Amino acid sequence: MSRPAQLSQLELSAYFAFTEVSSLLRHEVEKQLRDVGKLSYVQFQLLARLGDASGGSLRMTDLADGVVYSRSGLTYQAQTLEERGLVTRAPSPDDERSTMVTLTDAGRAVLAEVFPGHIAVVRGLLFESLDEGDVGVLERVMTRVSGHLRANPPRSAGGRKRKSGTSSHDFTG
Amino acid sequence: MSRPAQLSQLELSAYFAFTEVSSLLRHEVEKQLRDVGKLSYVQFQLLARLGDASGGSLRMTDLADGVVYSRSGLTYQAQTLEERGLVTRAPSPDDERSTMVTLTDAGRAVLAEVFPGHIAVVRGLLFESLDEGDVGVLERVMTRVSGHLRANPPRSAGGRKRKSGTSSHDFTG
DNA sequence: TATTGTTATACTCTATAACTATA
DNA sequence: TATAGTTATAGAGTATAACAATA
Repeated sequence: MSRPAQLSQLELSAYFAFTEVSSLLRHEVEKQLRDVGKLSYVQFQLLARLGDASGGSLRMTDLADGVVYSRSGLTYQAQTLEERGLVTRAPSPDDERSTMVTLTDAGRAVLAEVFPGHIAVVRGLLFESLDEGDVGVLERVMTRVSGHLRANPPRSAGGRKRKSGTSSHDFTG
Repeated sequence: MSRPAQLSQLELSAYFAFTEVSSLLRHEVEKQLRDVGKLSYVQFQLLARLGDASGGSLRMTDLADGVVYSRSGLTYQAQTLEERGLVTRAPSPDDERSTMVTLTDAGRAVLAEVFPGHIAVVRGLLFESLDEGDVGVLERVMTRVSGHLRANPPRSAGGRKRKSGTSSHDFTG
């Protein structure tokens, strides 16, 4: 009850500019991914995550992370990517319940095709108008916010329905 | 050809943090809008835009702006909102081709219901971890970027298919 | 001819619930 | 019983192209 219910002029202005930039950036990134690699943004994130993983493999649940918010949604995307030959799926040797998703060479190739244009979009839209000081400031502020978000997982603006578990991911629940 | 093809470590870090924050913020905002007002994010933006317009009215094309990227998409949303009684549609007296979309009292009521929680989400996720200096810096940087985006309308990372017209909006074209 | 908007249609994506199988 | 994942299904949203009407 300590904080004002309204946002200050400065906060409002920051929020509007932030959403405008993020919407436009997202839209242009999606277009580039679709045009160059026939990938949706979610698919790109999944492939990129696999690309960063050791051996290009992850369990379904670990692959989901912040990218997808329902189990079935991930299954759908994994199927799509598998049909295109960009990933394979196989039961995990460790835990027969788990499915390991693995990036194929074709998957890596698509990632490689898509990266340069992706970076070009980000540079042209986000960084082109900023000097190095601005970038540093932006990095510091965004990193602080994201750290705060990780530390305080959103209670969905309400504050119920929390499990006590520690497991890596319960998707949405 | 003057700029490097890669992003610096600092830029990468800023970009990752930025997308993480914007994705999470977007997701939580969408959830709040859905739970409280049964609105999608796009619908909320359309209503909010009408709320800011004089008389609560806008032509379809002017309503679209950065919110929707295809004519048919806007028609679909306007229909949905009209069926729920949140807006009305009527031919413009000035130009018989145009449709004026007008916010109803019910539409304003839904906006009023949704605003406080919306602000609470934005505060809790975006501003809670920032001091006033951070907010000022964020505002300055985001405003600069958005100004740059407005001045240099994205060529969709390619550079073709541009009309010469000045008209307010050709949607995507 | 250009502009404004709608319609028809197809497709992508997401979420919920019921289900199977393993731990 | 809890966890991992799939399937069935339904619904929301988007885009393209063809269309009608007005400027």
